[in-house]
Amino acid sequence: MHATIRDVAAHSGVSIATVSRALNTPELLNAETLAKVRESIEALDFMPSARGRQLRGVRTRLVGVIVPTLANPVFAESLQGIDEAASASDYRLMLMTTAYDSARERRAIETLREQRVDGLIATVADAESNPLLDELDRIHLPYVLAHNDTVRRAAVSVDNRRAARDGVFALLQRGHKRVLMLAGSFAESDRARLRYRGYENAMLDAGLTPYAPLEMDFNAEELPPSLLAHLSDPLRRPTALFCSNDRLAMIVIRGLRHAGLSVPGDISVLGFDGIPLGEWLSTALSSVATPNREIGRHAWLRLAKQLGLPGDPDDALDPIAFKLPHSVRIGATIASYIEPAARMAALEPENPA
Amino acid sequence: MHATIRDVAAHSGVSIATVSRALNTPELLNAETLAKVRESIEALDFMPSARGRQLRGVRTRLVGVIVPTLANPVFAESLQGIDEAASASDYRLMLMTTAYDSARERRAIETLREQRVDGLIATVADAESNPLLDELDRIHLPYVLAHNDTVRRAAVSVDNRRAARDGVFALLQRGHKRVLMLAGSFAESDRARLRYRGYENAMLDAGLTPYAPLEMDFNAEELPPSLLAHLSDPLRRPTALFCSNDRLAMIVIRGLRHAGLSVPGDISVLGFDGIPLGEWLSTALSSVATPNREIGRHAWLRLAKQLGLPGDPDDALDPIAFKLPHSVRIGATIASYIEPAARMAALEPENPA
DNA sequence: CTGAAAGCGCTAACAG
DNA sequence: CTGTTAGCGCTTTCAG
Repeated sequence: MHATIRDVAAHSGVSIATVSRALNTPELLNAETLAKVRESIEALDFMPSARGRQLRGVRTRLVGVIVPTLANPVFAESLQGIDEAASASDYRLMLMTTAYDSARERRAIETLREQRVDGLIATVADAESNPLLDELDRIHLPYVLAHNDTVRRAAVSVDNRRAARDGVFALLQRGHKRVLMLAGSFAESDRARLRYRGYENAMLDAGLTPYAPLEMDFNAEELPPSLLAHLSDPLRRPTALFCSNDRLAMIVIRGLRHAGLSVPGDISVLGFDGIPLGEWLSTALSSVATPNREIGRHAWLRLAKQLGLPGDPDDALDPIAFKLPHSVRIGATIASYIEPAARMAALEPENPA
Repeated sequence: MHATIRDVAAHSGVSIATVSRALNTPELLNAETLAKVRESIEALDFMPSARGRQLRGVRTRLVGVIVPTLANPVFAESLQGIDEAASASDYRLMLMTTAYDSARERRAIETLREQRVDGLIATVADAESNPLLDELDRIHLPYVLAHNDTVRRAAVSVDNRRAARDGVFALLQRGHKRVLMLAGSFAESDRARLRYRGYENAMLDAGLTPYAPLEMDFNAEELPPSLLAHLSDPLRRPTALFCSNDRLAMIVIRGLRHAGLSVPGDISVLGFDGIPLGEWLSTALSSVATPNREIGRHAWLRLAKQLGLPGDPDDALDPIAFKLPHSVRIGATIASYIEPAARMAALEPENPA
């Protein structure tokens, strides 16, 4: 099948050691010998096998990457960040997806261990009490979690609670008082739970009573009755909705408009994730933006440090968990709240400046 | 570092051959021996090394995947499709991105060859005359192109020309005659060129004169002057725009609205790619949808066939290039063209039913 | 049913 | 400067 180092040696009439040196330390070779060997390499289409090589050394220069899905742009971006950073250190990625399924997480880790990856970057369903991760600790396989928001393990994420709190605060600052939080499924992600806590914090800090979170189906065409019920009374309905992610926010905006409500005229909407497409909507989506690519990049940097790679000297401090800054992106889906009375007045024909 | 088969053998007092059998052909072992060995495996956290194993056999059960970027949802979806299908056959993915750069393409292929991947799935900048691919042919490394639309090599894609033609035809069917095509950059992709040819075909078939394509910057905040010039005269401007991809379409819609034009009231817009988010816009994006996940899946299936894997018996035929069906998704960004006269009439106060 | 031993492709002493 | 040789972790005859 493939030419081996032995074939090249035979072809050029030298020993395999010389061929190996031609590959790894060409400066140690006689120019003529080197040329001769290189010719044979060309002629035979020889390409040294990383397998054979890695069998000796400890390092494989392979990183395992485990993400739930690539359908979510958040993870695609993050993977992009990992890829860019790891490539720069001449590391290769081995990708596995899990669909948030713990059986698949287990298989992914097994596979990656068999492949002798030097380390792992993973986004898991449950970061806190996770036997799989405990096992990684036990066998000393370096890993870094990405997006998982925990202090118990090496992780890179935003501070989801604070990010959500800041986002909701931006709504409250604009005069909103009745802010409702919508979430996909809390079961799926610890992150959604942390975001709800952030929402609670912001409401309580402002002396307001948080609503219970409203879980809704991600793929529904229509807004769920539970939400519609909330919206029926124009004078008491929420004036702003905080959605636990951008996809949900887009679905909700569409549903609200179908229901005859204007965004942000009648109701403001804030998402979470800051997916790039959101900015390109005709009504730019307001969102708590997370630096996904940076999360990926930093996950790699932390792993690289665990692996003892050179690395930038400027990332000195090394807390176990690593929080990257989020930002609240105010687009066009948020308006300041106007008291109904003032709103009426504004509609009067002659309104004094 | 890691426990090896020898450690396990020593720990359980058997030979390494027996441990190997415990792993691969447990049915050949005495139950007690097997149990003993398994205990040792547990105790030592032993995980067989794919490297050692693959050194002997020919197959690595590794596929290399080369895509330009994951920032484009088209490729993220396609990768998802490859991943799902390859995982099902117990193959692992090794991912490399190239940013459409041919030097990176070269390095990616080298790396993957060194890793002894059994085959390659790639999306390249230039599929027709590509020395890298010629070399793959020469060394008999099985590969399948994904998204590249060529008949010269094994490829899975939609028929970009026909897909574009069908999309434009849908516009013409709705009465549009002045249809302009917008593209990101033709240099970047052979696909964009094929789409323009499809646009030309549709126009010529309808007895209309195609406009020259208008290339525009992808990241601009504002519409380019060249486009604005086209839009200045309400009576002669294009009534529909065909954008070579969805991202462009979203940017354009936003720009049009900023410029005071209504979509689809004043002007219709059609995109290409059918990214899922497009359907969730408040004005659902019309688009020529390509089955990206399926493209990934079929790319794997074709590769699997080249690799001699069992595979579904129902994909009998085997043309080199493989075209998957596209579909024209009519959203809310397309309206039927109304003659200016009729339009005036419709605005009259008393309009007979 | 189990063990001994050869060998997969390569690197790294160690000699020469 | 170059060749010889001993493994790296595993599978696979071939004997027993």
